[in-house]
Amino acid sequence: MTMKTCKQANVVEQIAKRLNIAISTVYAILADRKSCYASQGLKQQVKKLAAELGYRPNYIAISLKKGKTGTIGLIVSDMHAETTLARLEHMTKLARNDRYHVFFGCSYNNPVLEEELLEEFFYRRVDGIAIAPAKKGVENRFLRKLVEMRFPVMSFTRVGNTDIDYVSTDYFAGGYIAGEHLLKMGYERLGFLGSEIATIAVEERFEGFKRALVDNGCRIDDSRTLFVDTDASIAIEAGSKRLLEAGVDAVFCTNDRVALIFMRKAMEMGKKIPQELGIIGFDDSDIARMCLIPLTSIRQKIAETTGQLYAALKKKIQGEKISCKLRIKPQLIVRESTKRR
Amino acid sequence: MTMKTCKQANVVEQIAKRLNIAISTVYAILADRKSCYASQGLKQQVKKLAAELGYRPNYIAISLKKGKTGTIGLIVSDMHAETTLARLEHMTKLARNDRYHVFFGCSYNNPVLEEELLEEFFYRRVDGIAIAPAKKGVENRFLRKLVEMRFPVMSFTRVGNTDIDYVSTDYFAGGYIAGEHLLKMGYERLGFLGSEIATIAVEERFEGFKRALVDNGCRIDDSRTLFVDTDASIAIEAGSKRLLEAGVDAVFCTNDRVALIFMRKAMEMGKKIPQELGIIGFDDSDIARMCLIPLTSIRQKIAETTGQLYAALKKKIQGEKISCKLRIKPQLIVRESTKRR
DNA sequence: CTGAAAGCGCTTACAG
DNA sequence: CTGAAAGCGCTTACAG
Repeated sequence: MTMKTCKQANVVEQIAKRLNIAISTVYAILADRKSCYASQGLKQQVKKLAAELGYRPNYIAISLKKGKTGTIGLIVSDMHAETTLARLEHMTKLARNDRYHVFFGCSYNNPVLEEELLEEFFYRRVDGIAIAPAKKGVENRFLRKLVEMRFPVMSFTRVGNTDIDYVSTDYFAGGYIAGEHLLKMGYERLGFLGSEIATIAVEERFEGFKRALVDNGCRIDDSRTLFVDTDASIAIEAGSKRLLEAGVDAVFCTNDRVALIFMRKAMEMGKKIPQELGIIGFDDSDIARMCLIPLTSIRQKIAETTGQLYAALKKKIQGEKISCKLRIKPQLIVRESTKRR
Repeated sequence: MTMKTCKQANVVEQIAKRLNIAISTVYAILADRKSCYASQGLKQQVKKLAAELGYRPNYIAISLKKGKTGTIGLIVSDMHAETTLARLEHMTKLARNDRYHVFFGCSYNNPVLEEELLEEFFYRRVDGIAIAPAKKGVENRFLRKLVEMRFPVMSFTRVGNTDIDYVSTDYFAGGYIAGEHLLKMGYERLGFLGSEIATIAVEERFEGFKRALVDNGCRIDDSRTLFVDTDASIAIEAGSKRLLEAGVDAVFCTNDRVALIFMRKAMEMGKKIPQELGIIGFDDSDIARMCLIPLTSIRQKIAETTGQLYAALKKKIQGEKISCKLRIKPQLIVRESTKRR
């Protein structure tokens, strides 16, 4: 095949002219249309020429005609979240299997940016959107609009006051599992250290955690509950100190990074882990395995959630009128940091 | 604005009809064309109606007409490479600033998949492609073709026998810096532990490392050089053992993950780090800071490389006939694992 | 100063 | 059984 320039305009026209047939006949042959009754010879000639000229249908023209772009928008809320890379990877793979491609965007937990991205993707005519919503609080009106107009959208978490479909990790269950585990290990003065308070996923972890305590006849002391409103390590360190001074003997941290900062601070203050202090994280990231004292953590089943989410999104794109609210339980990974017994 | 369905067809036609003017006039007004001399009143009416009907130009139609899609394809070679997330993040941000959006794909170092992705992106009419090439060895014919036809492509590393433009980390310099540092710290029996041999980026690290030794009157013993042909930790562990048995007192590992596996093995075998054994990694990833003994590493300047790469790609897209082969020196980050002195 | 027309590259009925 | 025509939603010359 010869392609001299970036333009490959009129290839079909050229073929039609050379073979002295109509353009639409060329298209019919190239598309292997059943209702095309051209002779085998002609068909072969057309196909040969097309191959020689390096013909490929113009995807944009097809998109315009069909009203489908074969494109999915993926919006994440945080580049450095443990889940981001995995979700991106699985979405890309699954989509590509069905000849979709994915546009990528990150809202950085900024609702304004999130709304802009949503609009941009929508007006670029993506066929569907998968979104990990930004912090709650500010309502995303455009997201709601998309849901109302039944545009194919799926979320990785539920969204407060919107009837959006989702396939989410069951964060409540995650928190519950964490609380239960710490109690089983014999810890008594349990604490909670959270960042990114405004996130539903974090809120649910906390609720599940509290429930586990209540179900086991304990309750969490307010002085042992701390939500840091930022991701800055300094703030998390300061929070860690306050929790330790409040006399916790075990802490559930919203994610592994927070857990590690807490662990460092605790060791600095002379705490023995796991004997005097238990620590459990969330996400089961690389650092959980690699850090000073291997960290007990809660692992989200990203492959499964993303797979289910994609499946539902695909159905919606294909016009099925489904509704899908799914929660998938995460998994406890026990390591050194909580092995008191 | 009211948008009842996903379709918003004929909005312009509706406006034209209601106001009893020509469709092209509506377009002219909506596009604020200078050569449009409609009355202010009419202009306002049109714009008001458009806003009410929630009109947005169809990006696909514009793409088809203009022959530009406002789209960039990003192909990475390894989802778990330390560079991937950062490159994606910077590309997405930079592109969005210029109203581009990015399609994402990963070749998993598979040349066949890489070629497919390249073709898919090309035939989806992306305006340009940024690629982190897969392992060398198999030549990517389509990539070469793109380069030859002057399609806008930029690579994150140079590519063996192709005249492709790139903005790359200077891996040779990285290797050199690593070797020099270990020597300065007083280590003498230096070794090299590599994975992903077939990659240019790894090869260059090794060459730079060797050069540093030669320049300082040493040389590397073959028994202390090991290329593991896989990413499997078992293989890397086995390799680590062999290197240690060969009597190395310092090792340069191709990346931090390899370095950590090596570190674990060394500690298991009773080596004192950094007194008896120095370890230096590459990438300066999170785990380098968080691990048992903080790891000395070489940090790539991803923001800078991606920025320069994007700038060049943009120029190409805009039709400038530039050529751009750039290498950016990485940076030594000294931590505990090499502090012998 | 406006608006009818051609065209971007396809697909899909629909005449002949 | 083929091919001319209309149309997807825009833009860009070019008549009037």
